Amino acid sequence: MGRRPCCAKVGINRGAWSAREDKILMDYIKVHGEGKWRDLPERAGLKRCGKSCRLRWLNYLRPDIKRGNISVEEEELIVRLHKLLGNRWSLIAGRLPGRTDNEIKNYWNTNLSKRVQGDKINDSNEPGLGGLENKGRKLDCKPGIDMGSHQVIRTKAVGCKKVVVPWQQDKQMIHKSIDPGRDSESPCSSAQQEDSSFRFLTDFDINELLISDVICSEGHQGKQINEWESTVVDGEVQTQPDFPVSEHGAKLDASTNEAIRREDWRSVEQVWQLEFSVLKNMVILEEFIRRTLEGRGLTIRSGSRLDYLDYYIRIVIVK
DNA sequence: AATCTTTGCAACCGCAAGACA
DNA sequence: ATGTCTTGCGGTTGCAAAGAT
Repeated sequence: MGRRPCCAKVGINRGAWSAREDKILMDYIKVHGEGKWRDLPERAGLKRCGKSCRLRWLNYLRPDIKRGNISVEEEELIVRLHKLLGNRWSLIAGRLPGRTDNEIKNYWNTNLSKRVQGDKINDSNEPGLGGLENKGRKLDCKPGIDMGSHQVIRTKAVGCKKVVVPWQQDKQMIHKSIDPGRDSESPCSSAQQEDSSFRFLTDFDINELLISDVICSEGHQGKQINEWESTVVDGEVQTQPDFPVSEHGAKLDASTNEAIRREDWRSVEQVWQLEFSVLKNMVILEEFIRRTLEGRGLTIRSGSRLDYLDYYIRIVIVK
């Protein structure tokens, strides 16, 4: 049995939406809510494909859509996120409230891709200048960064199998198994596995972050590393004022420390959550981890999580 | 002013993943 | 285990507006 087509194809309006169609769609969704796109056109009295209705709503009619030009700040964010994620427009859009993936994709294709490409050429010709100015705007990156040939993070979220430990880069890459089904110490219990919020990435290589963004984050390293020197004391994790942690996971109260002592990983699952915005400091983090663990008999378990609006590296120090 | 070319953006299409029966 | 449905994603297309000749 074949698959039912998404719409009848005959007698269906195509092309630009009229104001009347927009109103019908908005009124219908206002009353009935989003979803059931296939049946929506018939119920709403629209001669449109359900897919078309969905697209029109998501990209144009939604009340939280932000209108107007992309700001310089948004543009810089798009460039940075594209550098890390590639053409993952929905992920990028998730970091720009009110902007749609389609809008960002179009903006990239019509404005930024050419500019970034131009920058790349200029960089190779005039490495000292950077050549990042075009159309009167300057992108926020340091000269000499190859914005076109970097690796991007493939962000497919799957089960928790292994992680790449970053500080072993110069020796031999170690893939530590933290398979929740076999490793009782794992911070990913089987119960957590059932919760989609505990999906980890297997193909997420932290080393991929140690590229241009890190180079952009100058002026941090020496100072902050010293400030983190005593972050682990007697096997207990202490927070430091300037440690770049999420507000959700920074505070470690007595019960959390006790849970770490008991190796009760379900209770300490949020020891550190380093949000994506601070991952540019991964070089610092790498150094921090290395110093922290050296000579203390500690191991580290880490994973990274991806949601559309919530990226972070999760790290649990294990005594 | 007329015609051609380029640009920008909305919309479309095919595919894939996850949910569900 | 399998097939279908729903939803979402990313690449591509079509067209109107703007610019160039």
